[in-house]
Amino acid sequence: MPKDSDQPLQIVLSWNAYQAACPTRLMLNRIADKWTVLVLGLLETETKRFSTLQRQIGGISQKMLTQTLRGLERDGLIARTVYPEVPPRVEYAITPLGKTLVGLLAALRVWSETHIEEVLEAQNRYDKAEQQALSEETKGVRIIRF
Amino acid sequence: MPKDSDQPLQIVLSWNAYQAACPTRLMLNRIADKWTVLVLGLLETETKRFSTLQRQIGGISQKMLTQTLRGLERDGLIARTVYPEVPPRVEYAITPLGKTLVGLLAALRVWSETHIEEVLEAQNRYDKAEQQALSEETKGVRIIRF
DNA sequence: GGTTCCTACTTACTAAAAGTAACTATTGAA
DNA sequence: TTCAATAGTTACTTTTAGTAAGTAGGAACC
Repeated sequence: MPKDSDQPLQIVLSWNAYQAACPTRLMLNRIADKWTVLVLGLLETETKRFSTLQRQIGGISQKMLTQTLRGLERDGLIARTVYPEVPPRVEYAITPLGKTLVGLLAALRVWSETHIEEVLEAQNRYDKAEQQALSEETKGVRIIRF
Repeated sequence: MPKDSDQPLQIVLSWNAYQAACPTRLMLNRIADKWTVLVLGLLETETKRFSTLQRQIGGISQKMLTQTLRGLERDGLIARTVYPEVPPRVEYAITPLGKTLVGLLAALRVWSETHIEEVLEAQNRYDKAEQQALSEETKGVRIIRF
């Protein structure tokens, strides 16, 4: 049963992401994140350097990679090791906690890759219908959505 | 094998979220979203009205709920049905495509709820270490991260 | 017959986050 | 002396999220 260390006596029966103040809400925000999914996916099997990660994740900027890695480190999902060499070498490794999550995130990636065509078709249908509704409207027909 | 309907001849061997231009990247952004996780979780078993969803998701604004629902409808993950009554009634139902995703998202929610304490402890450790590093710095000790 | 209530939204505005591009530090090698 | 390499920062712009108030069409109340 979770406890709360803040001042006012507050008994938390269980964590629930549907509660606005619940810290799991913030957590969802962090783990359900595009860059997190991609970074953790790469660290699943082996430790990697900053530059390697950046090369393997198409289109991530240094700033966003740094930010994502810092967040994951803070949450205890990855570990950062600095080798004081020149040029510098920094290695990122997944932690045991991170390993409990990486499978779920990989499943999301796979879902995206396997269902993307269905989704794109749905988007086309939706956009076409919306377009038609708009052109009807310009012809003087008033469309009410509810 | 996926095909691309855009003008320049382009052969896509397979979708890959690590490619910057891949549409699965956008998809990850959509499904890996706090509100999406919570909304789809509620629609898993039964259709719900707008106001019911808003009541059950603590802290979501009308604007964000509308936005999330529109996105999910466009992607073909939920279906919107309007009953032209007064006061208006609009029902949201999960689609077969949505059902293939909802389990994965529920797993994320459960992960957050079961591992949140471990994460909070890791954050405390990280923040304490950072605080110490900062106070050392003000004492005149230069800290170099790499 | 004016006011209030109901639902499911919009719209205008502000704050926060994401993205872009250029800059930094260190030092070994050309 | 300038360049290259790594792993970042920093300043700035754009996009997105969040807040709060307004809208529409009646139905019921006073």
